[in-house]
Amino acid sequence: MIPVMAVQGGLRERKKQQMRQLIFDAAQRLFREKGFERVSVAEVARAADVSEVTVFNYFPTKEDLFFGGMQFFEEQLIEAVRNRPSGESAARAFRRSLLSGADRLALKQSADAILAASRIISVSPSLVAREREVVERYAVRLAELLAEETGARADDVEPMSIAGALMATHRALVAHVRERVLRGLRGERLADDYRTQARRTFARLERGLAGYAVKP
Amino acid sequence: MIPVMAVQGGLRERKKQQMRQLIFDAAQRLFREKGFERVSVAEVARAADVSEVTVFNYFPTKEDLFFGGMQFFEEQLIEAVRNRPSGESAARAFRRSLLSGADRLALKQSADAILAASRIISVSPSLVAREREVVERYAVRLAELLAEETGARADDVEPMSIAGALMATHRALVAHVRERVLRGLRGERLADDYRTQARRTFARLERGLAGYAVKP
DNA sequence: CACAAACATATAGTGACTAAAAATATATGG
DNA sequence: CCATATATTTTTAGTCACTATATGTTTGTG
Repeated sequence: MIPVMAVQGGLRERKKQQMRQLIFDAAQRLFREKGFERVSVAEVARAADVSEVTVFNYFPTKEDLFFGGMQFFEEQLIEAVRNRPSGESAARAFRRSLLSGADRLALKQSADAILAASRIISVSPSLVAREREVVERYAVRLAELLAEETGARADDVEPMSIAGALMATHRALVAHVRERVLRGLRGERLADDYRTQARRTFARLERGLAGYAVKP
Repeated sequence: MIPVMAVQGGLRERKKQQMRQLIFDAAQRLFREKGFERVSVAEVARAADVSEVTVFNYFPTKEDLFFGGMQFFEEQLIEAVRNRPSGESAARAFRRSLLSGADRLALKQSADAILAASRIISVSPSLVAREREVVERYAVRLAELLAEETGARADDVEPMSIAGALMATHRALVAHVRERVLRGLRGERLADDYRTQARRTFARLERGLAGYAVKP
C-alpha cells in the first residue's frame, strides 16, 4: 500500500504544527528571560509540558530551539546574485541585496528584534558557533553558484575565496549593526550608518585590495 | 610571601611537562587509530593512566587534546602583515606569506601530516567548528592591526571585512590543498598547484571584484 | 624535618543528546 | 463504527563532555 502524503488539514498534521509552535514559544520565552545557556532543554520541556525526548524530536539541537525556522537573510543574498541582471557583477548584486535591507533597519521593530537577539547570541558560545556554521554553509552555496556561472573547475579556489570574502563582509556589517544597536543607535541614523559602511567597504572590495593599507 | 615563579628546571615543572606530553601522546595515538569522535576523554585518561579530571586539568576541552599546542599558521600570516616592508600592501604581504609556505608543501612529511590531520578533522563536526573559531580569532586580530595601521575608527567595517576576506582566502586554499592531498597529489606538483591557485585568487582580490562574474 | 603550596584523585553531579521499547493517539479499510 | 496499521509521545536507561568539591599526595622551602 502506498503511504498517503499527510493531508494538509489533517488533525495529525495540525497537531504537529501546534506542538512545534508550543515548544518553540516556550523556549523563546525562557531564552529571553534567562539567556540561552541558563535554560536547559529539560526546562523547556517542562514549560511546554512535553517530554524532553519530544523536544529533541522537533528540534534536533538546542540551538535549533533558538533559531527555529528562522529564514536566514543569507538566502536572499544568494538569490540576489543568482537573479542579477545581465551586465551586473556578483559583488554588485550582493551589495545591492545588502543595501536593500537598509530601509527595514530603520524600523523600530527591526532594531528591537536585533537588540534582543544580539544580547542572547553574543554571550552564548554555542549560538555564535552556530552562526558561523550557517554562514559557512551559505558561503559554500554561493561558491558553487559562482563556480557554475564562471565555468570554474570544481576545485578552483577562486569561487570559494570570493564567496568567503563577500560573506565575511556581510558578517562584518552584521557585527557592526549589532554593536551600534547595543549602543542605542536607532532609526534613520542607524540605516544611514549602515549604508555608508556598506558602500565604503564594497568600494574597496570592488576596486581591489592592491591599494589598501600600503605601508608608508 | 611572594610566590616564586616556577623554576625552569624544577622537578615539579618537569613532571608537568611530562604529564602533558604523556596525555597528549596517548590522545594523538588514539585519535589516529579510531578518529576523534570515537575516542572518549575517559579512554584517553585510561590510556595515559591518569584520572579523567587530570586530563581536563591539562586540556580544557577535548578539542585541545587534538590541536594541542599547535602553532597555528595564521600567526605567521599576521606577523607577515605586521612586518611588511614599506610600499607593500597588506594583501601583498599576506599573499607573500602564503606563498612562502609552498616549498614546505612539497615535502613528503608535510603532505603526510596534512593527510593524517585532514582525515580526522573533516569527519568531526567539533574539530571543524574549532578551526572556524580559531580562524575567526585571527581574523579579528588582523582586523585590529589593519585598523590601527590605516587609522580607521574602532567600529569601521572595512578592516574586519578585508581581514575576513583574506582569512577566507587562506581557508579556501587550505581546503583545496587538503582535497588534493586526499586525492593523492604530492610533491612539487602539489606545491605548484597551490602556488597557481594562490596567485590566481590574489590577482582577483588585488584587482577587485568589480570585474568578477559579470553576467553576460 | 615541618609546613605550605601545587597537584592528582575520587566522587558526585549537570546537561545535551541517543537508542529502544512501551504506551497512546490518529488514520483508514471494511 | 470497529479493527488494525501507522505515527507520535513517553519512559527508561545510558553515553559523554565537562564542573565542583573534598581529600589525599607530592614537591618546594625555611
